[in-house]
Amino acid sequence: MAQKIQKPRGTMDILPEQSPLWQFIENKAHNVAKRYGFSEIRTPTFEDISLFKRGVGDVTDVVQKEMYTFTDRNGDTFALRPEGTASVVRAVLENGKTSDTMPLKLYYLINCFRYEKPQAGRSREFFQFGIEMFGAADPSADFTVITTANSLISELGIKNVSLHINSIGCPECRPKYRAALVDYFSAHKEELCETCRTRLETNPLRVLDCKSPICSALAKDAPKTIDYLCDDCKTHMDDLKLYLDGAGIKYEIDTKIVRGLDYYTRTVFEFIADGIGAQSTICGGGRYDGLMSQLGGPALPGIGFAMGITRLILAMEASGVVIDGDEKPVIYIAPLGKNAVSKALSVTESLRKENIKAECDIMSRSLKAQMKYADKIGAKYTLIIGDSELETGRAQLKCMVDSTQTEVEIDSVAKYIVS
RNA sequence: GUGGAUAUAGCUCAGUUGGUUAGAGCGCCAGGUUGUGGCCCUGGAGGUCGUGGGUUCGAAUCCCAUUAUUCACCCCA
Repeated sequence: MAQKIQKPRGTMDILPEQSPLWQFIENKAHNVAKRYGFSEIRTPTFEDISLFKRGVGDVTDVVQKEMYTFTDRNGDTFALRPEGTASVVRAVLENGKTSDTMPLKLYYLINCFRYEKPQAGRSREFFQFGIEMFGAADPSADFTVITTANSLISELGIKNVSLHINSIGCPECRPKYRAALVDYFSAHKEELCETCRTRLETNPLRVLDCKSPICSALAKDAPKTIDYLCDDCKTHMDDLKLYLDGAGIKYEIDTKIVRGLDYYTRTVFEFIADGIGAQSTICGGGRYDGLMSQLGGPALPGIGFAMGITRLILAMEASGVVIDGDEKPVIYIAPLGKNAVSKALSVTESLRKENIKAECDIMSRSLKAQMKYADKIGAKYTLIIGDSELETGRAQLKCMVDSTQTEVEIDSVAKYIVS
């Protein structure tokens, strides 16, 4: 026997049993996004590698050690997309969408790739639903994006989630905050864990959400971003809170929310779910007012979020959400003998053309085996066609639910079945 | 990249202190008389016990390595 080939590590097969759940989520995502005024955009699975270096951030882990990169036959270097935002910004610029009526509201449902060690809620190929909004700098835009996420999450039946929001400031005020943070932690440098001592140099904001007991204790009394915001950033944050309060949306200010990607400014937020393991952020997003110009476009503000579909599934399972499987066949047609097969096939075909889910034997099974099969696939009716039925054109239609049989005209069987 | 746990049939798992041709349940296929499902009964297919070494007269079982799965760190959706 030939050797079996396994799927690549960190990828998954979505089997027929799981597929209805995925379709349910995807349908909801399309539905909610459109209702909130977003239109779908589809971009390539791979992009020029420099798009992510410039867009996501040259020094982020995502770009430095997690991208799937390759060089094609022409010698050009590409990367499988590790996230969605950079591609959308690129596509908006490249297609002149910056001249469209503002705001520009887009959404996407894509697969992404990161070379990571798999665990609960994290894989190498993963699936994201995300939205991006351009041109709206006002906090009411932040409100709109957050409520879009909030609606989808609740319409999926996910409970035990909480919304965490924070502001990480803008290029005006962030350096001041960063300096204050470095000052604070440097005073306690000896107590910090090893990785945090490095982070103090590279990305001090990250120390805030370190999980080691000592670091997180220190982080508690660390300077908070919201205390260092410039007037504009502070007003922005206050207005967003006002809007959320006004709509009765519950949230908590979480100064530890930092976001890992370089492009975020001002508002950042996460929806965090309980009981789904260590990777508990089911939705993460924020404002990125500098990204568009950083990628060579006009200085259009932007804001968006992304949700991990597999994490949504974990959260739905934790909330006890159950999705119906595929629809059962309405009728199974059982032919007996070669002549009957031809008739059964043509009847099945015409039923299907009438939009009725019909099945027919294609395994040359005995009648008994066919009945067992019809039962197993959950057919509501069976129609048995043998030689005598071919002659008279009439056959027994059996209801599998109550075992009743009625004689019907074969060619007009559609009239008798009630689905 | 670091650490822990796991690896026997399609699935869930047994497999005694190492001892003949490795088992069960479920699932799958076929039968239980002539044209009728669910329950029941019978039979069948399906495993080089993750892979490669080693110890031993003998390894699913003990040792080493390796790969995969999984959970956590890291990072992030």
